[in-house]
This record gives sequence, structure tokens and C-alpha cells, in this order.
Amino acid sequence: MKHRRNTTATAEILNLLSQSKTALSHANIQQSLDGLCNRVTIYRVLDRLTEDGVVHKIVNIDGVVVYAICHTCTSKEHHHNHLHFSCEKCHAVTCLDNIEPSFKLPKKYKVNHVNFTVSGICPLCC
Amino acid sequence: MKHRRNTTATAEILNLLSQSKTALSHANIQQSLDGLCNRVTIYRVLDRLTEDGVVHKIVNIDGVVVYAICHTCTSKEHHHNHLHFSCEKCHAVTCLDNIEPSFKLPKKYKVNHVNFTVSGICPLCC
DNA sequence: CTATATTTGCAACAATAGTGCAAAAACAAA
DNA sequence: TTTGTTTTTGCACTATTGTTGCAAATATAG
Repeated sequence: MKHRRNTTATAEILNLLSQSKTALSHANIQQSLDGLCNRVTIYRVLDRLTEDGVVHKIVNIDGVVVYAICHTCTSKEHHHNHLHFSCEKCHAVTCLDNIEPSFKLPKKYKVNHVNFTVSGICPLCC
Repeated sequence: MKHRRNTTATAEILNLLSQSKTALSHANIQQSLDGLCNRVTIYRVLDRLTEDGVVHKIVNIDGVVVYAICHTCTSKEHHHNHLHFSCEKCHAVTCLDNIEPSFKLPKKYKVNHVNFTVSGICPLCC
């Protein structure tokens, strides 16, 4: 793994993601950072964090990419097969770490990645 | 429901989707149609077909939107909670109509839409 | 403090999707 | 078949989101 530097941008973005109960999009982060760094830097920091397995990337039900801290992963063992809930009202995307949909594929399929998202109304909005 | 007209563009797009074993993206369709109509028309036809429940929209694991004929839906009753498989090699996105992942959400959540996609290597590529 | 590799900002580019509007086409009714 | 109405289309333009190359700035090891 390439050596990473401890920069303000990275620290702040990581801080935001750590504090947040919900997954954040590039737009969310950019807004929160309010000019702290260039928008390209945010893309690159998020790429690095994803690459290093610190955060994971979720493709929301509307196609927008959001990022969340990996809570249940070690640096070696990743499992992102949990469910994501996308609220149609408050637009929050939440990782439901303990809900893992089960399904059975014919063994001829080899699964590498999983993206499970449902949308609707979350407990806070109902 | 608004009255729809039977145009060449719609007929051709519907034909493509009907013939295809896999879900198709706007780009796929545009390429196949090879200038038969404007790209904007394709967007609009797909929107109409989706609105009418003739096709359904799938957000692929990479965020790209693809469309597939609704096989198991009636005009009233829709269920798109089946699994989609996205092959990393041949890039085909397939509806696995008979595989429906099961999961249990706390009853405070109200689910409206579902998007289940897994990627990996499909039987034809393995 | 210095050398080096990483990170950043900028400007430009690229890909994809949406909009307004006038022209064209489909369809129902005469 | 013709006419009138409404839907559909193409075009040009705009919007949004993500990517790239490169020089300048910065973090870190030694």
C-alpha cells in the first residue's frame, strides 16, 4: 500500500464521515467543507479512502454515489453485503450493518460485489 | 394514463428490449438504433415506457442505468424485488426474475422501491 | 534542514442527462 | 381523404458530474 499523508482535506473528510450517521455524497461533503479544498481534491481523497478500505462506496437507488465509513470491516476482511436504506423524504442514506439480505444463486455465478438498496420512508420521517 | 402513439422509435426500442436477454443502457440502445432517432428521443421513450410500467429501470452496480422489459408484472401489480446480475467480464446485466433476496427491516421502515444488484462472473463467462 | 514523494489547485476536457421550442408525425373524427 | 388536435421528435443549448495533466505546495523520513 502506497504511503498516505495526513492532510487537512483528508482529516476533515474523514471527520465528516465519522461523525455522520448517514452515508455522504460528494455534493454533501463539498457543501460541508465549504471551500476548505477544491472539489477535485474531494474526489481524490474519497478514491484513496475507498481504495484503502477505510470507507465504502454505495450506489444509491437513484444512481448517486455515497460514501460511508466501514464499521464492520477489518483491513483484510471486507463485507459490504448489508442493506442500505434511502429515505425519499429526508434523502438520508443509512447503512443497516446488521441486515444482510439472503439469496441463492446457481453456483455457476461467481459473486464479487453486492449492492443492496431499498428506498422508502425512514423511521425519523414516518 | 396519457394516450401513447405508435412511433417508429418506440416500436424499435421496445423491439430491442424484447429481443434482448439482458438489460440495456441508453448507450446500448443508441448504438443499436444507429441513428434511427435522436438521442434525446431515446431518453424520452425510455421515460415513457418506464412510466407506463412496460419496462423497469435498474441502477447497475456501477451507477449506470439500464432498462429491461417487465416480464412478471401486470399493469397494476409491479414487483421488481428480484436480483440483478452484472457480469464484470461481458458487462451483461441480467434480471434473475425468480431470485428474490429476503431481508427483514424493522417495521418502522416503509419500503417503496428495491434495487438489488450483484456483480461478478456470469455462467457464460466462467 | 533537505530531499523526495504525495497531495493539491487550476484549467481544461469528457460523458451523460435535461430543457424549450418549433416542426413533424400520429390519430380520431368529420 | 382531409382536417384538427395532441403527442412526439430533432435541434441547439444548458446543466451536472466526474476525469486528467501539470506545476506548485506540502508532508514526512532521514
